[in-house]
Amino acid sequence: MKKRLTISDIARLAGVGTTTVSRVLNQDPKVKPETRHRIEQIIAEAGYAPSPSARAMRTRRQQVVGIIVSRLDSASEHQAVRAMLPVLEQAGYEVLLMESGFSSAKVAEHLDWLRQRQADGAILFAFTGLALDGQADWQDKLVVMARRYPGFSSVCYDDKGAIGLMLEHLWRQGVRRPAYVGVERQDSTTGRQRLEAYLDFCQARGISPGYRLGGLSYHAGQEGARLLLAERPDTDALVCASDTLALGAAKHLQQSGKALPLTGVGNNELLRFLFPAVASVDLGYPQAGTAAARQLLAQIEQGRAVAELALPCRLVAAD
Amino acid sequence: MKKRLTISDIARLAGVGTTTVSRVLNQDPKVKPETRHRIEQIIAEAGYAPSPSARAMRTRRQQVVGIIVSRLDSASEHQAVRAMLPVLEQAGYEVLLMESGFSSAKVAEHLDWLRQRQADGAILFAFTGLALDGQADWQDKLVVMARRYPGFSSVCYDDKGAIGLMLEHLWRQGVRRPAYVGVERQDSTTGRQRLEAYLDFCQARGISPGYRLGGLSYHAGQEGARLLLAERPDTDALVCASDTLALGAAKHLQQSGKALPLTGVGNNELLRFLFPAVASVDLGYPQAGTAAARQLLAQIEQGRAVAELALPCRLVAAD
DNA sequence: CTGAAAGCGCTAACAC
DNA sequence: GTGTTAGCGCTTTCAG
Repeated sequence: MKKRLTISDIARLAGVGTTTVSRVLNQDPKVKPETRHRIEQIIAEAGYAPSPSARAMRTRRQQVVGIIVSRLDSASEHQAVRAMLPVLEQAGYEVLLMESGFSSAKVAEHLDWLRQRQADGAILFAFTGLALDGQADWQDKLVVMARRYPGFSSVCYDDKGAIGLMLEHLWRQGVRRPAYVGVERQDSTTGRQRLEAYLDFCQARGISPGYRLGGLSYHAGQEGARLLLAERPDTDALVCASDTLALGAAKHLQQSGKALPLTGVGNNELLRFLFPAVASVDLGYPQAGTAAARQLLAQIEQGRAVAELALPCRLVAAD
Repeated sequence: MKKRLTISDIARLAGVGTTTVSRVLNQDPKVKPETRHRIEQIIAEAGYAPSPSARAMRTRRQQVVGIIVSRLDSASEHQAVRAMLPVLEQAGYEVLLMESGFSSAKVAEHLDWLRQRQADGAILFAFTGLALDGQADWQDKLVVMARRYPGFSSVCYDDKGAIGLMLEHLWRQGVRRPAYVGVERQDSTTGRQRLEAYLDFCQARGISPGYRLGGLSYHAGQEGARLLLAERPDTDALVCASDTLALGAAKHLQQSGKALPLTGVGNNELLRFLFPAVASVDLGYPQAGTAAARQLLAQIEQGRAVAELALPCRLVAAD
């Protein structure tokens, strides 16, 4: 168990001062290429790596960012996170993943913690009821996903567009009485916006709307589908606000032996396997992740201004 | 934006030396209770928090542990991780979550990275083909999940017991010709061990076995069920090595209109919703997570010896 | 019980 | 271009 090498060990080995080694480490151009090369060689051979703590202590930049997801096992957020990781790590950041469990308090707790650790920035997946009061000091170093918060950067999905896309798709297939299984309006994106898109479409086409709002669970989807079909028997397609709901609705259709076109949003893998006939919309999670990570880096490294980004969605037709 | 407080600010505020404040911070008993109380008061009021980097630099203990999961969105691993987090954080550790994607190379990369950051320990979710060569220096500070590795601590599930439990359960219900949908033998746990449990049971009861091995996917489950029922028509129950396979098998049964008792392993939420008739086994993921986290802490803080833990499983009967 | 002082490994002025 | 030096905020001997 040999002790860890330090910058002065390298300096001694290379016959230079520690400053020069430090300059090489930090890509400072003020080093003769020849010297630099030799030092890099020695660093590699010795397997030396600078101590992050010492560096952080000196520079007051921790090279740490947090990512606060609602749930670690959320398929959609996971897709976005997977896209964020490489760009953040590439830039030399350590990333701390944390889970909010849809709790504003937990978010505040995590944010406080990150502040204490002097983290350089964070990406936060928003959810219904998330409040960002008293977090004004995060304005320059936080990117919020899925919802807009005035003063903060955000990356949003095209909620209205997604439902519009589905409805157009069904319309082209001859559907004239689509019903909608959605989420309560308190939820501004999956809830209100997607519902509005449905209502707008009905209005534009002169259709009388029929919908049910509930939670965001398999059960809610099943129940919504059941009620809707009972009270509106001439419904000729079921549009769901999300793939989770669609999974529940699919179960109801199957159980009751009805065969209607069914659609979701989210491009969920399991839904595609179990019910390949269900069409879905890809909201572009990986792209959103990349965009968010880049935006965060630009803000904390180059002081770029807060920005609200929006991403396009894409239809994933049924088999 | 006032500058961060340091230990000497607190010392000055309290009219003591920095040493005393440090002692309070570190729960050193050599402080008069009265003084300690006053200092704690001041720390709380000032909202002071010691700098982790400075502390780490001085003590060479980073208070950081890594958790390497195979996939962040794996439902089972997620359950274990959720149980680990609180115990690790309680103990003052920062936890870094990373994803291996079932790649040994990626694991080595993460482990190297953690070593460089001088992380205090790690928990690693094992998978088929995982090699831990050249990681001998991790022996005292690594806990491996789901598989045993000589020289390392591990926490394992009761793979054989789980299948045994299911088979006994079915037997009691009159099943006499259960077939088995499993995973290839290269996979030592979900693959070989669970298969062995099936074969042992058949031998003990004098049943002629019938099984199919494949990958660990919905499709594999579906295909396995199809082939098995085709070649062994008198099969009166389908035992699957995992809930993922069971999901696929359930789909096949449904499509082909057959109704057989079906069982999985993993207590998967979606499976329970979509196919409530399917019985499953709870392997005790949260308990495993807690046990692993505790074992790791004991090893790195008290130098406790490497240990191989095993967890009991529990039947989750069908509705 | 408490404090003064010496660093931990690194970077950033400032000299050369 | 390169070296010297002074700390960053904390813990830890070693003296009181």
